[in-house]
Amino acid sequence: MKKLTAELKTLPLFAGLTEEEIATQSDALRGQRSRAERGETLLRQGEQTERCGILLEGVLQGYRIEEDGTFSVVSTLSPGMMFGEILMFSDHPSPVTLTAMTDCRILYLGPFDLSHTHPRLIHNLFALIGSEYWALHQKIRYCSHLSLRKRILSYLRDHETEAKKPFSVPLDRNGMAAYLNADRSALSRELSRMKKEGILEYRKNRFRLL
Amino acid sequence: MKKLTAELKTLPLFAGLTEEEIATQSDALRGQRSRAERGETLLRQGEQTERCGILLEGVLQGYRIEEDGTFSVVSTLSPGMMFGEILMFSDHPSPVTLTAMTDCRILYLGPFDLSHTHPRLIHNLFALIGSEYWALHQKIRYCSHLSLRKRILSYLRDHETEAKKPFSVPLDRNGMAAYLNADRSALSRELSRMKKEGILEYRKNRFRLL
DNA sequence: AAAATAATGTTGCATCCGCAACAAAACGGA
DNA sequence: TCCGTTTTGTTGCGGATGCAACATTATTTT
Repeated sequence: MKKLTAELKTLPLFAGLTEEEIATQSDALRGQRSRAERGETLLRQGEQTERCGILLEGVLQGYRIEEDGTFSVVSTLSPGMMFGEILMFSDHPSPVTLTAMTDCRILYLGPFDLSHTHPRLIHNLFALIGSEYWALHQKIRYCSHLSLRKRILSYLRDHETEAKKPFSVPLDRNGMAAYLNADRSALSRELSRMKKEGILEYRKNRFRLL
Repeated sequence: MKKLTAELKTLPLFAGLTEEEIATQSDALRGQRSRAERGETLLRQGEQTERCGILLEGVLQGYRIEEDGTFSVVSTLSPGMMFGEILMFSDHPSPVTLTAMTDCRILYLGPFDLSHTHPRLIHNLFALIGSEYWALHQKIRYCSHLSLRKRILSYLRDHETEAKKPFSVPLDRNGMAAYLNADRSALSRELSRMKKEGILEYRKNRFRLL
């Protein structure tokens, strides 16, 4: 058990809990480890769920497909982040489909019995929801710009760690276009224009702003 | 006290609690009633907060202004809905500015001590967050359409209560344009085109889809 | 009621960008 | 290495739509 909780200790959800408490809690929450292969779908838009998952390893992507085929990327999850934690207590169906972009390891938790859940864990849960909420707002921020160039720039600037240093983004062109609500070829065109104008450099998903 | 809790009983946050419990809880949470005049700002983007508010009466609007002046409407709150409940446990600053569109009455709660908060109330809190999250996804859904007409239609269809019946939307043209990420005049133009084509009828914020 | 203010509609213009189709490059597996 | 597949880039075209400027209609104020 010690071995199992070792990894959990580093998760934001269990921050501030002792190993003892982590063991008890993850037990009470029916913690269950699972794997997913690249391409596998973990949650489909429209579905409901009573449990949530913590991504231990790998990358997940949340996206939507509208009736008319519109494809839109909504979120990218990296290790430590959760999914389903908001749906769990709500009767809303999932607004997104979650798919593994790489092989993944996941810890499922739930259903939750709040009266036996450690207050600190609940606090952490809220904080994690806050982060997810924040991430959603990022997308909204980027997309609020009417011109594609501005959408791109606001997106890239947020991923820049340090001025003029190269950085990478978690999406390929297709994903980036779907995330920024743009046509892929239009995105490519605008990027190469900006490169020509000396505003940035890039190669694949690695960028540098000048 | 009975008189005060009477109104609270109907709030989603307190659903499933006895009046007794509501009184205790809202007391422990330092419940505090407040008023806001039309135009007043309750929360500014970038601010943090340790308490949340429940809108008892009136209408609030959440919007952002980017550095470059881009104005974007994000949410519209009607009575019973909350604000700040996600920020409260997170160290993220508020992504939006909240302004009263009409005179409002508000109940402020917090800071929260989770170890003394009724599990059912926590559950309700999660459920309310779920709704807010869902609302955000609506906007993302609408805006995922690349053509303005599709954005308009998906927005209107979601507000239609019954097929071919008239309905109203909570935003004026300016707000609607800012919500759907479009230029106001372009929105007006597209609406009148659709009217000409017999797709819909409208007058002010009252619409009918045909 | 008149005047001021705000909300909505209209229109011309320029250009951004969706769309389709193809080219080139990168990648992965046999 | 070679081939098939995927990803990315390029380009022409035309319509959609941002933008500015003004007209028209509501709404509020005095």
